[in-house]
Amino acid sequence: MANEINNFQEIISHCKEYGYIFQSSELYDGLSAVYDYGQMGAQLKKNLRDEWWKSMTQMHDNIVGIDAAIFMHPTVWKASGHVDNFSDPMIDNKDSNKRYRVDHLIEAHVATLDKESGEALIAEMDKLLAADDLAGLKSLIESNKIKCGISKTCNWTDIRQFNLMFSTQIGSVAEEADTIYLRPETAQGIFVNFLNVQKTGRMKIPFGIAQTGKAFRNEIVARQFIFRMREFEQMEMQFFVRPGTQMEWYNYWKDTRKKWHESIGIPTEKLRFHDHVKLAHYADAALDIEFEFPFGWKELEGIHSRTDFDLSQHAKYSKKKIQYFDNDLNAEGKAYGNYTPFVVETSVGLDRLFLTVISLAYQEEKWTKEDGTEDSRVVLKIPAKIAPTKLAILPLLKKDGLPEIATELLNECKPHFHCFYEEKDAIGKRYRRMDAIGTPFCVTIDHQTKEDNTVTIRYRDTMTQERIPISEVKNIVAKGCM
RNA sequence: GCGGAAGUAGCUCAUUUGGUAGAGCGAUAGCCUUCCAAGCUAUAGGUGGCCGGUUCGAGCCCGGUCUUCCGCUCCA
Repeated sequence: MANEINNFQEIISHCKEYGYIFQSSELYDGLSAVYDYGQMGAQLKKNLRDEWWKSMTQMHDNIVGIDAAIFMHPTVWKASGHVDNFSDPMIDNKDSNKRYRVDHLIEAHVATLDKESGEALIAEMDKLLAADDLAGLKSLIESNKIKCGISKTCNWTDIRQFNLMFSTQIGSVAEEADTIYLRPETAQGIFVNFLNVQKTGRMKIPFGIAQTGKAFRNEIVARQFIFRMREFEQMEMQFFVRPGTQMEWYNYWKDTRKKWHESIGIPTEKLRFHDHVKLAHYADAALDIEFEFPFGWKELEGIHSRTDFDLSQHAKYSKKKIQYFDNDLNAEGKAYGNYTPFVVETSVGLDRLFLTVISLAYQEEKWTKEDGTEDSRVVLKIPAKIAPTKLAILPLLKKDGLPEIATELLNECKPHFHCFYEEKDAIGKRYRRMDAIGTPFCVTIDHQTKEDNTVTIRYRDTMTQERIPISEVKNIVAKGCM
């Protein structure tokens, strides 16, 4: 395990050194738990997003994609339950480090009092809670000498509002502005557009709506590099089904999503399902697809059977009817008719997927050369189809007309996939640099190229090379990246 | 958020008890030409994380702060 932690440190360093991930605002000492993707990382992330998007929208006739805004009407988050469930004032005891919800702490104390003084205290608390008077609540706790159940002391921290949602104001004049939230999940953008998409796309159940985009959570503790960030990107698909069929689809997506992860090179033994024992208020079944990260098994994707909770809640809060008329015939030969569809959700963290791919790809290799000396390299074995750069074009020397031939090949290839051109330094050094950023193919132009139009292609994973006609390069690389 | 540790060039690290910073690698330019990082020459780079204090003088001592790591805690 210690070894794996060290390895994780090296992965983080490597990501910075080769332009995959930088800490946000590093120039100003950084911003905690926020990261930027660099020139290589942005491309890898885009490739992962594109693969997912294609697998959902292009490969399924009954799934369409949308791109909802980050800002949404404030009532959306009341309907979804986010406002009520995640805005509790919390207080910590400094001696036991135990954290309490303020209302729970006071209510527990009230239980020890007689009826009259208990009710008075509750009334006082409710007044302060309604006024968001955190300092007042703290002095209420202190004046009543409410103690921590573990340390038995009154050594409390200040009370903090513990809301996972970021808020801001819409409109340029603060006083007139309404508070709105940065979405803590992308799913609600799909639910509120259910009718729009279903009607304009003439979608028939079962069908899905897919979306990728940023979400924001004000995590108290955010750690483990890009695993838990305050700003992150989700790739979600909500699949709308006939009530009663949700478990069938839940199992379908469970298998389908695991296979997809395997299709981008994640070994099956590094993936596992973890069924939720305690279900969230909206779910009747839920599981995580976990990946064995360098710091242990952690959630990569969530698959939830969300019942009709979300659509029903939005129907209730918006006072609009959100239903689907199903013309299909049931066993008795009658149409299924009007109902609120059930939802099976697949939700994968793009940043987590990125971390998965990078931690699998990162390898340090050592071997003994023919002359007996030791050699080593650091290589990112990113599967070719998602690698940020597909092909490096390297003239062996930067003279004798070799760069000219190389440039011609570059111009032929770059409309089709991402290429990198380099003529500086010894060829071995250039190969190692390409290994470090994960380029799967290198092609070297040498003097023989001028004679017979062949080049050397060198494969990243095996370090083997072979001679191929220069006219074949484009097709071989394109095929290798499918 | 609590406790512990750390922060010197892009990276890895030096700088004996306080006397105003060095190396290797890397990078850039040129030379060389050689299919797996290690040939030659030159150049660039640090207000020692930041702010303040003690001192004649602080990278070094003290306080605060930011960031990172480890352990708790939290994670709809």
